[in-house]
Amino acid sequence: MTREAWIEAGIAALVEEGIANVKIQVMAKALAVSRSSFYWFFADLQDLHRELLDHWLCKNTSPIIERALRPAPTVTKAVCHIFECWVDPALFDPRLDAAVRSWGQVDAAVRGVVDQADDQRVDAITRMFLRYDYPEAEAFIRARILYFTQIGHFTLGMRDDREMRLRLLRPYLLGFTGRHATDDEVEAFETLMRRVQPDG
Amino acid sequence: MTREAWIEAGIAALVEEGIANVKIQVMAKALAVSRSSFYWFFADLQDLHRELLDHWLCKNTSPIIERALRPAPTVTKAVCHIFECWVDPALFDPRLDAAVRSWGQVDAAVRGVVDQADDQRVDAITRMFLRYDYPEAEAFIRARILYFTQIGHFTLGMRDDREMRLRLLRPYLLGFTGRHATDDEVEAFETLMRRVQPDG
DNA sequence: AATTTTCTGGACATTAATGTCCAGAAGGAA
DNA sequence: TTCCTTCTGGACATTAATGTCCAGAAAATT
Repeated sequence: MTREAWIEAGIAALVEEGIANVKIQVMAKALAVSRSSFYWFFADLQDLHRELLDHWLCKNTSPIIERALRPAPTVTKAVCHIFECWVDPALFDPRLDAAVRSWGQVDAAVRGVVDQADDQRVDAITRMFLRYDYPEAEAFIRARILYFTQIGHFTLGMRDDREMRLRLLRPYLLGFTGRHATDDEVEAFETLMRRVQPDG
Repeated sequence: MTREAWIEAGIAALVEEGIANVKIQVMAKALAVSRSSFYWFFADLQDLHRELLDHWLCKNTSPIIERALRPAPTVTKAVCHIFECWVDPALFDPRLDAAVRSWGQVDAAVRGVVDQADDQRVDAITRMFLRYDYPEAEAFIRARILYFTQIGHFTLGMRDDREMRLRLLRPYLLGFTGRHATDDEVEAFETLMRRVQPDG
């Protein structure tokens, strides 16, 4: 047993059962180990909770911000860069995001951390739109629409298949930016999707 | 004590603490009554859970669909009709919606009900766009963007004040429909907001 | 090989919750 | 008034969870 193994079990429980069901006794049974082991690595449940929130913060926010800052010749291409996060499980875990958000509804401290992360994400996307000369108010609202739509997408647990997503790519890009994407932008994204989601 | 009083207490607990913390013992203490009373009105916790889900279904989905169907001279005006739900607490309770969604992440049966309600809502909004001659694919994507943005908004717990919301109205309408709203549409909505949110 | 560190299991105490049973209060109907 | 229906409180049994303590196994270090 390691601290990391317990954290992993905690994340799995958080995603599948919600924070209220992240229970030492249950995880111990699943890991086929006694509860005492837990108390060797952690002071108490709260200690694990801190670790879970930390894991989420590291894993889920930085990739979005990094991709929002990435230079691109057109705004549609720049949005495609952000879209990478939504299709590549290595960059962003939607179920974890949703689970942490649910947790935030119940725990004020968690809520604070989530809010801060959201602000950072929207801010990075706003700056992305600003680079393509949208007026400030419009850039902000478009950033919100783009980000909120995506959060809504995950909150609603949408699980469109790859074909569906590819069909929706152009209209989404048009809706978000107000401009038409070029064929090679769409094709490049298609290629990327086939690479990160081999099974569709 | 009445069945209704217990249901109300259950809704309050659901919204504030999440489904896992809707506990008979806790509600009984809050209501200053013994647990036995609960078991007179309900068979068990599950019985109350059914009632909570039912309450949500009745209260939160019909107003959206009704307003999506309402005739309007322009698409921007039609979207304003839907917006009424997001600003009038009598029509839609965002925190309840979020709480039920969180519940759905943990309980497959609830998840099924929520998914069905979401489908109905998006479908009604799609038909709204179709009435203003958007091509089918575009109508569908615009419905999604509009609805998902709103769900994202609530999921993120955004609490913009009235001034902020009024400032964002025009750009949101433009982003969602691709068309400019008229002054009197915006003014009409402003009037409505002042009526339903007297305190800002 | 001896010793120290690291970790595990089992026993214990405690708390919070569920659900059942029943005596009986309180109020309306006969 | 008496009786019946509706509801409440208290006692009980049970379960699931937390956290503490400690003996000792197992592995690493000396």
